[in-house]
Order: sequence, then C-alpha cells, then structure tokens
Amino acid sequence: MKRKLVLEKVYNPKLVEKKIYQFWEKSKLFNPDHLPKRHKRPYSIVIPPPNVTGELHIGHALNATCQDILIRWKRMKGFKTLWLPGTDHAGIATQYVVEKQLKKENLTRFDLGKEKFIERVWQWVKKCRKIILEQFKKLGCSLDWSRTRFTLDKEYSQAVKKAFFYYYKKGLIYKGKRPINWCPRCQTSLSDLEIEYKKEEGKLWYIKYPFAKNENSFLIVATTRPETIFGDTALAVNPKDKRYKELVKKKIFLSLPLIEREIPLIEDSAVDPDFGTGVLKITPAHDLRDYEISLKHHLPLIEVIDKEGKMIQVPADYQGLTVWEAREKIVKDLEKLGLLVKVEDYQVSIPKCYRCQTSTEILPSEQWFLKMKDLAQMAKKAVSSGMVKFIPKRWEKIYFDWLSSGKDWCISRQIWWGHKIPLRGREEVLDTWFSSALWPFAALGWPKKSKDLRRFYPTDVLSTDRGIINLWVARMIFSGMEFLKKVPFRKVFIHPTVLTKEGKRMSKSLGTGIDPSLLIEKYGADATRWGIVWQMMGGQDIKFVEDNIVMGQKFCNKIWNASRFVLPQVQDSKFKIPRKFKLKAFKLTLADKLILKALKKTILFVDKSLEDFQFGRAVRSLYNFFWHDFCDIYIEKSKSQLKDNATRETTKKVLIYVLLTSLKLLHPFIPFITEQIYLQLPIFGKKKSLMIENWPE
RNA sequence: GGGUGAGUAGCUCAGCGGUAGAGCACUGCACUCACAUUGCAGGGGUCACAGGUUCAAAUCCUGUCUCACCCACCA
Repeated sequence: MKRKLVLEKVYNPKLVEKKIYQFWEKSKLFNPDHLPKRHKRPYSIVIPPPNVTGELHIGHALNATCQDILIRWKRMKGFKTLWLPGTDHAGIATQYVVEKQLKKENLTRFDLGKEKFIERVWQWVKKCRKIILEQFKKLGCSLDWSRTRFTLDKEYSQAVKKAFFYYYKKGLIYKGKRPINWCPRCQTSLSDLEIEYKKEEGKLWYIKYPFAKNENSFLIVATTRPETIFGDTALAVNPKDKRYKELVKKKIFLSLPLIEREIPLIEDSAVDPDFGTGVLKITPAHDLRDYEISLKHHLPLIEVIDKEGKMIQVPADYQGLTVWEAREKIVKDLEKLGLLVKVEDYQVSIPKCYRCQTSTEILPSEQWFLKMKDLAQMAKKAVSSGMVKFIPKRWEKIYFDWLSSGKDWCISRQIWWGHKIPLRGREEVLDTWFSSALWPFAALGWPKKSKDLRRFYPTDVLSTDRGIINLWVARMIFSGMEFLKKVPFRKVFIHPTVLTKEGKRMSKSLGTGIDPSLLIEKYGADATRWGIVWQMMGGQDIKFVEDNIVMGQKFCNKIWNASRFVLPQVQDSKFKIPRKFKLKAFKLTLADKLILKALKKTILFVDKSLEDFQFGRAVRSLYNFFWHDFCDIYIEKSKSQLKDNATRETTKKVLIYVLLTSLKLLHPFIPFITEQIYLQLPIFGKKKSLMIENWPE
C-alpha cells in the first residue's frame, strides 16, 4: 500500500506558502485559547505596532521574524503562547504622510478643515493597516489575528483617558508656559526626543554691543543667530573670567544694537569663557539654556519669533520677515552701522522636526507636561534591579543616561490626528508616545480587568529597535509599573539595525530601502527569514546583502530533496517512529550512532542559542548539521545500509527520525516548508500541525 | 564634546590565546540511482596600522587611523 508523494523536484514556495498559511489560520492554533491542553504556562509577546505610515521595511521583517521564532519555539515547548498583533496611529507621522498626499493636490489640511481631514486620514489608515497586516502574514507570522489592536480604537481610547486622569489627579500632569520645541510646518510642539540635530555649515557673527553710557566702548558677542538680538535681555560672562570682572563690578548696561534697549551685564557659570569672546547674549524666549539663566537672574522674556517662524515685536522693517530673511537683513544693517566686527565659518547643529525635517524653533508656549522625576526613578529601578533585562546588555547605558536627564515630558501636541486631551474646551491631542507607552497592557484589555491581562501580563519579551529605547521602551516601563505595579516585560531584546550594503541607513526618501515583499516574491518567505537571521550574529548593525537569502533558498531546496529521498523509504503506512531514539535500543551502525549524536548536540545548541537570543548561531548550527552531517554523510551512507538486510529497517527508522527531528528544530525559522513536509510524513502519532509538535529534547 | 559598535578571502560576515573559516562570487571536472537551487576538487587573506604582554596573538593590553550609529543646552 504505497502512498503517492506530491513533492516536486524543485521546491516552489509559491505553491506552498499561501496554502499553508490558510491551513494555519483555519487550525486557530495562533490563538492560545485553541491550543491543546498540554499548553499551560503562558508566554506572550505584544508586537511593536508598526506606524500606519507606509509599508513594512526589512527592519520590520527582521523584528517580526525574531518574534515569530521565539513564539513558535515556545509553543512547541508547550507554552500557552500569545503573539498579539496591532498597528499604531502614529500621530504626527501619519498626519504628515497624509499632508504630503494633499500637497500633490495643492491642498493643505486647513483647506479641508479638521473634520474632512481626519476623514481622509482614516481612509489612508484603513488601507495602510491592511497592507501591513497582510505583509506579516506573507512572512509567516503566527500572530493571533483575533486580538488585533489599533492604538486609536475605541477601547484603547478608554485606556488613554484613564491614564491621563490618573496622572492628572495625582498631580503629575500640569499646564505651563515655557520655551518648547516648535515645528513651524507641523504647527505643533515637539518633545526633546522628537528633535534631530543636523550638522550644517553656518556662520559665527561677532557683534558689538555699545555701552549705554559710553557709545565708544563696547563688548563683542559671538552668535550664530543674530536675528534673535531683539529678544536679548542681558549679556552674560563667566564669573571666573577676569577680563570682564571690572565691568561686572560697575554693573554696567549695554545698549542693544538697532533698537537701543538697555540690558544688563550679568555673571553665570553656564557661560563658557573660551567660546568666542566669552560673552553670551541671553535670549530667554528662544533658547533653553538662556531661559534657565533668565530664571536665576529674574530677566524678562521677550518673544520675537512667532509660531510661523516669523519676526514679531520688532522694528517695522523686520516685522513679518522669516528668521532667515531677518538674519540677512540684520547682518547688513549691523555692518552699515559698523557694529559687525567679523564673520567666521562655523559648523552648527540645527534642530529639525523628526518627521518633516523642517528647522524647529524654541518658543514659549502653553503646554501640558508630565512630571518625570518619580517615574524616571521607578523606571531606572526596574532595570537596575534586574526586573527588566536588556539584551545585549550594553543598551542599558542609553536607557539610564536618558532617565537621568530628568526633564519633564511635554505631552500635548497641536496636531489633529491623535487622542484628544480629555479636558473641556481643549482642542489639542496627546503625544502619540503617550498612548504607545500603554501598549503592553492596553492591548491586553486594560483598564478592564480582562482575563488576558491576568494571564498574559507581564509579557515575556519586547523585541525592538535601538532608536526608540527612550522614546518608547522607558515610557512603557514606568507606565506599566505605575498602572499595573508590574514591569511590562522581563526582557528587552534590541535587535540589530539593518543598513544598506554600503553601511547607510535605509530610507524611503533616499530610495535605499529594501522591500521584504519583493524578497518573499523572489525567494519565498522561508528563504527570506533564513537569510536575514543568518546575519544576526550579535552586532549592532547588519549590512544587508541578498546573498544570504540565495543561500536560504538553496537550503530550503536541500531540505525538500532530502525529504524526497527519505519519504519513499518509509512508505509503509504502519510505520511508526520511536518517540525517542535510544542509542542502545537498536543495533546501530557507526554511521547511525554518529548522526544521532550530532543531532543531539544540535538540539542542545539550538535551544541554548535561542535562550540567549543568538538567532544567527542557531541557524548556522542547523545548516551545518542538516546539510553536511545529515545529507552529505548520513544519507549517502544510508544508501548502502538500505541495501543490506541486516541494517535496512534500523536505517529507515534513523532516517525518518532525524528528518522529523530536524523539521521540528527548523520550524521556528522556516515554518512553511517544514510544515508542508511534516503534513506529508507517513507516520503514526502525528499532530494536527507541526506548530504544536513536541520540541525535541 | 561624550558614548557604542565595526575594520579578517572579490562581497557580506564568523572565529576572539595554540598551524586562518562560512555563505555568495570565481576556476576545473561530473547530470544513472533525493537534489545541477547539486556533488567532488580548487584558487584566493602579511586578520586596519604601530608598539607591548606571552613559549605562542586575528584573538589580551596601549596608542593611532578610518567608517557607521547614538547622546549633548558650545552660544
């Protein structure tokens, strides 16, 4: 009674992957509630919800693959596994994407009005979300789709409100007017973490500030921003600077060029005596350090730049100019007056909006803030005490450094897309990270006391990118501790960053990104996963090359063909392989013993590597075992053993045993092909799916 | 200015104290018995540079250079 085998000579992922994914979805085994009884202890991961700003890139594919490997591995080990999918509304980022689309139609969000604009964003979000979730499926992710969440869905809003009022009542949220980062294009405040500094070639202008009582004497100030001169309310020198000691004692006043307002000369240790002339102009409204100094010395605050980035409260000639126009004009005017001493080339760090790359301004504005002192303290403790572990450990430093900086978090944004601040009369929204910070428990149903929350919180692992350790990870940790009294995850795996072959950042705008869908299309999902993981050797960057995916493709083909050899040998429908292969239980040849020993070693190594998040090592040992030990050596040897009556039966058993065990070990990494072959194995005692087979011991 | 990581075969990387390895690419031979997305054989490297420690260094120490990425209130 022979069964027909339907294995093509060459493995074709296109004929397999879609079908297998449908089979999995139908089996409902992604859902922990439908796992067999043996799966008791919970193991959970919530996916870092991708922003609904476009398609997934290869970094997402890498991260998703890592998580799927962990989930599939733990599932086979008998855990009640939940991998929860979702997407992030990504406030300012998504709004910007839609604004860019409008721009192509020569429209702005103000042309549409708020209501129409939000409608438009939703249209985009629905489309985008579908594509993203579809991409995860193509990659083979065993996500529980019945629990999919979005950070702006109705239940999630309840969590955000609850969190806001909790902080508010506790006195941690306060309203205040102070200088903040402002993006003139997005028309919103930004937190410090949402600013990127870019080095640019600028100038350093040396400007004379005449004494108020004696126009022939003056101090020289070096500045990179002459246009803020109108907002100056003092000049400052370092108290240790002997050059200016006498003048400070005399309490002299300077006359501000162009408008002749009198300003004092003060001392402050924040001034670097070695920079320029050692004299600093203090512009409290438009510089954070100047603002700090002004508080100490009770200096007034004069705003001269408005939210559009234009000059205000300045002489008529300047009124309404952009800062760039004003700068040019001021320099010319100072030169005419003989107040410009010299100009030097100087490299400056320009603050940019992290979403639209527009130069931002510092300006005083009324915003909502979250007091960080106690929360930061708590977050630090979570890691220093070992309740949360970073892998690799070196990233903990980044985390601690930021938490020690101790600034309050500006949580209000003046954009339209996001969670409304839940207070009367307010038209602002919350920083998108305020809602992201609640993700590990809000996604599980909080503030309801849900069954999922009880079972799956805290989660086991957070796998994410190093770029958002402070923006997101730190905030999730203190949020979890504040609201649930427990850390949100026990391990933070910081995966390597995928760069181009040239070592450059992958970027959509530069056209250097690589679309994982194209790789899946060309090589199959398994090959893509295998190739990506192959490169994960613990460094902080991966320079992506397609070569490894070619190798993944060849490897899949090898597995396929090894199976094509083994399966016909065991066509007997009554064949049953032993659960465990005890070396002494059968009459084994030397070759048999060697392959079984090598297999045993591989099992241990893969297990240990996965415990340590050493995905690359695991994959390499599997490759060497399967290709060289099994195919090159054992299968070749088995050909003669199968011809010999004395060894035939045992050889068959060893062949199928090693194949099956290999499929189990390989399944977390390359789930499609292994499942496809598993389903065709002519053996007794099979499970419904390889997904829930017992992990080899 | 501070920090992190990296510089090993043409390319991407492993090795991290004891005679230089993998994948891809390349050269030669072999399509009858799982697989030519294969098998066998082969070429190719003063392990960034300079010192030092050691019987022994790609591997440890010191310094230098180059690259990448973070962080920072040099106006």
